[in-house]
Parts: sequence; structure tokens; C-alpha cells
Amino acid sequence: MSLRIVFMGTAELACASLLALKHTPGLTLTAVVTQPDKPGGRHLQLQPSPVKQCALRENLPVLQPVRARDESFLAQLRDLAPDLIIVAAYGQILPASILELPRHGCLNVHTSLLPKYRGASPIQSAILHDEPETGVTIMLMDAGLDTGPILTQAATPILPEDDAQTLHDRLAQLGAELLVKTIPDHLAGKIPPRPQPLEGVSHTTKIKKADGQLDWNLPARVLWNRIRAFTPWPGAFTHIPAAPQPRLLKIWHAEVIARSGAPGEILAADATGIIIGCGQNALRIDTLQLEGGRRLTAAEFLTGHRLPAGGKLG
RNA sequence: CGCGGGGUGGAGCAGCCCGGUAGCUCGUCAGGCUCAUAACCUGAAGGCCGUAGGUUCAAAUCCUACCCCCGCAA
Repeated sequence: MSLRIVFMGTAELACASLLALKHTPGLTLTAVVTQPDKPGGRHLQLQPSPVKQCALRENLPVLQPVRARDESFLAQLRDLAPDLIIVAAYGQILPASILELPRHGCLNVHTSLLPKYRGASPIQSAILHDEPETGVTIMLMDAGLDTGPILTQAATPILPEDDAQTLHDRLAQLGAELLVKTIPDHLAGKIPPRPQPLEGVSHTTKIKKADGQLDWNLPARVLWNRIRAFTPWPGAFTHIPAAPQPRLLKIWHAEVIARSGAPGEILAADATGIIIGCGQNALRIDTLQLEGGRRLTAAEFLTGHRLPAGGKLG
């Protein structure tokens, strides 16, 4: 008798887990639940979520309730009679009525080492806080926000070359692997759910576009972490002086170097990078993008744009 | 029809408003200088100016449609 599973997820992060479940023998994905298509992209056209696209490629049935708490959806879910629900980056709070529905409960894949970084932006937060490592947690969901008891965890170091994208990809993979390893043990009752410690709890909030604005008065190390945390979204940015008005300049990649200068000042600009003074030390920008243009290396950028030393960014 | 920027020799940009010899930085190639060089000097190659129409004596430049890239917003 195959185990009946309903998968609930929306963001790209969840796709790896969905695929892993799909290819695990002994499990039957009876439905994939994801958020409704939303207008987005350049012409605000309706776009299916990454999970929906993935589910359709895998020929899995898709449900897109506007509100997961609605009675009509609950009725649908009951008809599916899931033994287990897996939730990953779904984007809606689930009511107790859903959490209590499957006899094996609802498992959540969360990309942090809980109880640290509960909430919306665990990956970015770990980078911003200069953590040496982060990881994924598989937990049994309860009514709170990422407060459920822990089943399993796996850690991964945050490397200097990591940004939110690379870390996201690695955690998505790690989470998927951990998930399929955890499920059989959980079903067999071999994993006692471990309540989250009260010590070390922290919360993250949704990242806003404005968070990407770089304040050059901050130490280079802090800005470096911001750049990595906000790549690829929302992007770390500053402004370059221009007429009639300053132009948005996105910073994709930079490194901290030992050098000092006025915050925001262009200390040097050559093929090896564009060096900007910070509150402490300096940042050497390697990869950047002017609004309207594509992403360029510092060398490419400088062949077509003048950035005289002494100019100020902000 | 959400707002906006852009497609110009291999790369990045200027020129477009005020139509009329396609320019700059870098790269490539050749030669020179040098102990030497990614440095410097000299020279050369390389472009149907996104596509298709239109206006005009003449279009990269003005008009129309389409394709593609990008920023904002979501």
C-alpha cells in the first residue's frame, strides 16, 4: 500500500523536494498544492509558480486554492485522504484543520537550523548575520510560525563565494535529500520529535526592495554580506552620478580589501575592479550592472563608462 | 495594453533631439621601443548601424510594425 502524499509548495526552493518525492518509490503524490498564478514579470502577465511548472512537467495534478483555509479546499483535501502532507516554501499559513488532517502529520522543510531564523528569509538572514554555517530543518508542523518540533537537521558551511542564490540551490538540494531520508524513519516512528529549544530563537522578516540600498558608511564586511544576501534578489544597489539624474547601479559581486577612503568614494577603477571606500576598509566591485544594461564585469563596464577616481556613489 | 532604458566592427559605449563622409575605450593582427611586459609608440583588419516597410535627392539619425535584451514595479 503506497503512502498518499499531498505536496504544498510555491517557490523554486520547493521544486527539488517535489522532484525527490516524485522519484521515491513507495510514495504516491496525489496532488500538488501551490499558490494561484500571479501577474508578474515585465508585462504583468499571469505566471504559474515554479512549483506549478515543475508539477505540470511531471504530470502531477495541481490545486491552486486562493486561500488554503477555505472550507472548499479543506473538503478537497479530505477527499484526497493524504497520509502525510509535505510543505515547502508554500507561502500561506495553514490552519489547524489541515495540520491535523493527515495521520502522519505535516512535515515542513525550512532552510535554517531552527530555532534560528524562523520566518520568511532564513537564507538571506544567515548570510547577513555572518554565520559560518546554516542548514535545513525537517520539522513536524504545529500552529506557530516555524515553531514545530524538529525531526532532522543538516548543516552546510556558508562559503565566501556563496550568495543567496548558490546557498539557496545547495539548501534546496540538501533539504530534498534530508526529506526523503527522514520520511521513512518518521513513518516508522523512529524519530522522536524534538521540541525546539527556547534558547537561540530568532525571526526573519520579508526582504524589501529598499533593503538592497547600500549605505557606504557601513563597514565593507557588512556591505559584502548584504551584497551576497541580496543577490540575486532584490539586488544590492547604489547610484552613480549622472545627468539629468543619478542612475541605478546594481552590484553583483565584490570583495573586501584592506584600504581606506571616504565612504562612497571611487578610490580606483581599472580592469581588476572598482574600489569604493566604506565605513571601514573598502570594497572592490567585480561585477555590476547599470540600469537598462546587462550585467558586466568591471573591466567590460569601464571600457564604455567613465568612472573617474574621486567620484561618489550613493 | 503597468512604467521606463536599450539593440552601432569581437566586448562595452558615443553619435540620434538639429537627417548628408560611422567615432571612442578595450580586444585582435602586424611592426617598433624595451633585459622584459598585460606597459608605451605606429599601422592594419573587421560594420548590410536588431528585422521589415515608409518619408526623403539623401536615414544609424524621422515615421510605422515586429523580434530580442535590460531596469522599475509586482
